[in-house]
Order: sequence, then C-alpha cells, then structure tokens
Amino acid sequence: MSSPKYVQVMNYLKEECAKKEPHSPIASEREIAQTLGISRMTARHAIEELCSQGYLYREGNKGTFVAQRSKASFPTKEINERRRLLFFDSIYDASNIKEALAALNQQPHDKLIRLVRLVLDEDTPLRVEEIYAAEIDVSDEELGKLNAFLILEPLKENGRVKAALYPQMVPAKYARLLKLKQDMPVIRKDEQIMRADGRPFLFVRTFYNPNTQPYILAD
Amino acid sequence: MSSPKYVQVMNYLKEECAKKEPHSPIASEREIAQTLGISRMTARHAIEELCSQGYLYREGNKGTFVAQRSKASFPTKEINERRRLLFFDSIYDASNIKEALAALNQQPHDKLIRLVRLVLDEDTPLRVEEIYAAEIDVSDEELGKLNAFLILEPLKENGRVKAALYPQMVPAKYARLLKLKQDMPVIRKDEQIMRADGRPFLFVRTFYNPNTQPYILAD
DNA sequence: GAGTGGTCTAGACCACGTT
DNA sequence: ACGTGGTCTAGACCACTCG
Repeated sequence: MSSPKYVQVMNYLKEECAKKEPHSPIASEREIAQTLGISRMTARHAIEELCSQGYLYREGNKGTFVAQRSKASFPTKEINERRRLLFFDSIYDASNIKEALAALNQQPHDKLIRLVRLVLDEDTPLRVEEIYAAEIDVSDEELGKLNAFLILEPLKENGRVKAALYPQMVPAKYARLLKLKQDMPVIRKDEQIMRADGRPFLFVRTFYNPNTQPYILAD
Repeated sequence: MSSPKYVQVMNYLKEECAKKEPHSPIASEREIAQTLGISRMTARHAIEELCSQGYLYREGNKGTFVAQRSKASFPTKEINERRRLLFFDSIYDASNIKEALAALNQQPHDKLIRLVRLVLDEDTPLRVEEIYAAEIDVSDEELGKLNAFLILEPLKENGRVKAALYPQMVPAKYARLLKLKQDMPVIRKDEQIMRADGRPFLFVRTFYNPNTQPYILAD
C-alpha cells in the first residue's frame, strides 16, 4: 500500500534540501538513520538515488551536500503538446527508408507500419514525427497504443534508446506543415527504441522546428 | 589494492553474459551469492550496475536476463581525435556572447577566458569547439588543463551537463576550417558544464561537421 | 509451494580527511 | 582520534509468478 521506506526518506530529504543553502552539508548517513529510526543502508539507498538525480552530491569521505540546481542558460517555456495524425499506413517496399529497416532488423520486403504526426503547441508546429515499426514484431495492444496517438516517453523509460542527429534543410513535404521557408536548416533525429530486453521496437525520425524551443539534451 | 568484490562480480557476470544467448536467464541472486561465496546484497549490487549499463534486464519476479545488445542503425567508425588550438584569449566585453555570460552566471563586463579549437580525425575536421570560462571561477590548475588541450569528457562525468542544439548555416568564419561550403547546415550545441556541486564551470559552443560521423546521443 | 526480485535490518571493517 | 562515505555480511519478510 504505502511506498517503500527509502522513497519516503527521499521525500523527507528533498524537503530538507529545499530549506538549506546549496553546498551546505546534510546530516550523515548514520545520523539520518538514527533520527528516522531506520537502518543505515536504507538511508544510504535514499541518498544514492538523490545523488543520481542531482539533488545532492557526495564528496570523498567528507560528507554529502546540497547541490546547486542552476537554471539552464537556454530558453525553456511551458509547452502543451498536442498531436495531430497526418497518416497511418503500411509500407510493403521500404527500400527508400533503409535506416528504418536496419534499425528494426528487417529485410527489404518485410512489411512496416508507419505513423506520421505533427506535434503542436497551440497553433505552433513543434516537430514532425515519423514512427516506424515492423508489423511482425508489434502486438495488437501496442498497435492500439500507436494508433491512439502514442506518447513515446514511457516506452523509452522501460527500454533503451539510441539516436543520431543530422542537420539538413527542411524537407519540401514538411516545410508548410512546420511553417518554414524552403531554405531553413533543421535538425533531424533518427532514433532506435529498444524494449528492455534489447529487441528493436520502433524507429522514429523527427524533424524539429528551429523557431520554437531548442532541442534540449537530457542530463 | 584489489577492486571491490562487486566489481569483480560484475566482470564475472559480463563474461557469463557473453557466453549466453540474449534473453536467456542468468543465475538468481541467491545462486550467484552461494556459488561465489558472497552475500546476496553484494551479488545484487553487481547485477544492479549491469542492468543500468544495459548488459542485463530484470523482469518482475521472474528473473534476470541477458539483454540483446543490438547494433546502432547509424554509421559509427573508429575515430582518433586530435585537437588543434586555434586561439586562447581573454574577453573583456562578452556582450555579444550573452549565452556564455548567462551560463557562467557572470555580469556583462566580467572577464571571460575563451579557448577555440578544431578537433580532427587525421585530416578530417570533426568539429569546432569554443570553450568559455569565467576567469574568477577557474583555478590555476584548471586553467593549466584548459591550456593543455583539455579533454572535456572526464569533467562531464564528475559534474552535470545541460545542453541545447540548434540547426544553422555554418558560420562564415568556420566554413573553411570545417571544409564546408557556405550554405551547409550544421548542428550547433550550446553546453553548460557544472561541477558536481552544481556551480557553473564551462560553457561550450560546438559546431559539428555534418559530413563526418553524425551527432550521437548517449543512451 | 517453491523460487524470484524488492526491501530492510543491525551489525562490521576499511581508507580517507579533518582536527 | 574521530567522523565520513564505501563495502560487505547473514540473516529477514514481502508480493509476485509459475508449475
């Protein structure tokens, strides 16, 4: 029913952090354990998590400290994403999208499913996403999710992702959709999404609108 | 002298993985502990690390399995990076690089140190890096490292990084260096490197040569 | 019911930094 | 000498899955 102790300790420590100045020490593992009446390993588990999330940092054999959570220097704003399906079809000859075939571990004439959608913030186009999957590797349930304007983030958290970025001129077919002139440079991302067990799952090609929020790299 | 047990166990398990097919189960935590004569928590620690590194994956209460380490679909090749310093100077008026000032938490007329270098693979230019630091925040030792063709990777591992990517035409001043025509689109990366405690440390602006290896995102 | 991973305990020893 | 984090042990209970 209730969350594990170490999660509760994490929440407690987050609050403690918020009260303290950056770079000030927090209580030692042993103190925390004693204060909260838990074992040292449980306190330690909570601290480890918060370190990897950037709330705290450790320093040798000196102690654990509150990290300075500095703001990013590039502009970020609130975005309310909306997805508009452009089309959803099957491809019997995907030889002109050989990156998709390779990423999905398919042969030239294997059937692919393709979903193309425009992601908007209000009326501002943010990006175009082309999502490919090998029909043979996708369950009906997964297909339903794809069909229902799937949000990719949870899938990425379970599995693993490999991606490469390329600069290029906006493709003619997407220029109007992204409200861009023909000679605008954009970033294209080719992304391979694997399941937790490592089997290929999706190939996603994204074209970003450079006039909106920049492409931000995770920490 | 010798490495911790859990690291030795990690190496042992990596070898075991290599012998097995993807998706085949490995021994349970208890079995490993008994086989190697260690406690279960130590075996567990090793397994956790290997999961987070993508060698193994866990499945509910069923067991732990060998992950399929699939190849990337985009081209990667061996690269031998070489750095050539272009210049190294101080900037007294950095108002035209306001992203650097903001990232380093400095005021308009604070003094910045700038290091510009070209990174090559043999004779192929890979990218241009502009590295900025606030003079006041950088120790002499760090300055020495910067001067000595600093490799940024270890610094990033200690600290935390925030970065944003922008598509743009190659800047005129770098076109010849990167062996590009004037109208080539490139990816620009603006990167904020923080120390482990969160204080800003470096601002790095990179222009990538699109004709070489693509920009690859970490897992 | 047997086995699995997930959590938790109450101890222990070590290397290292500060005082 | 003392306190810190880093490692390690030998147990324990739980919820869950599978045969």
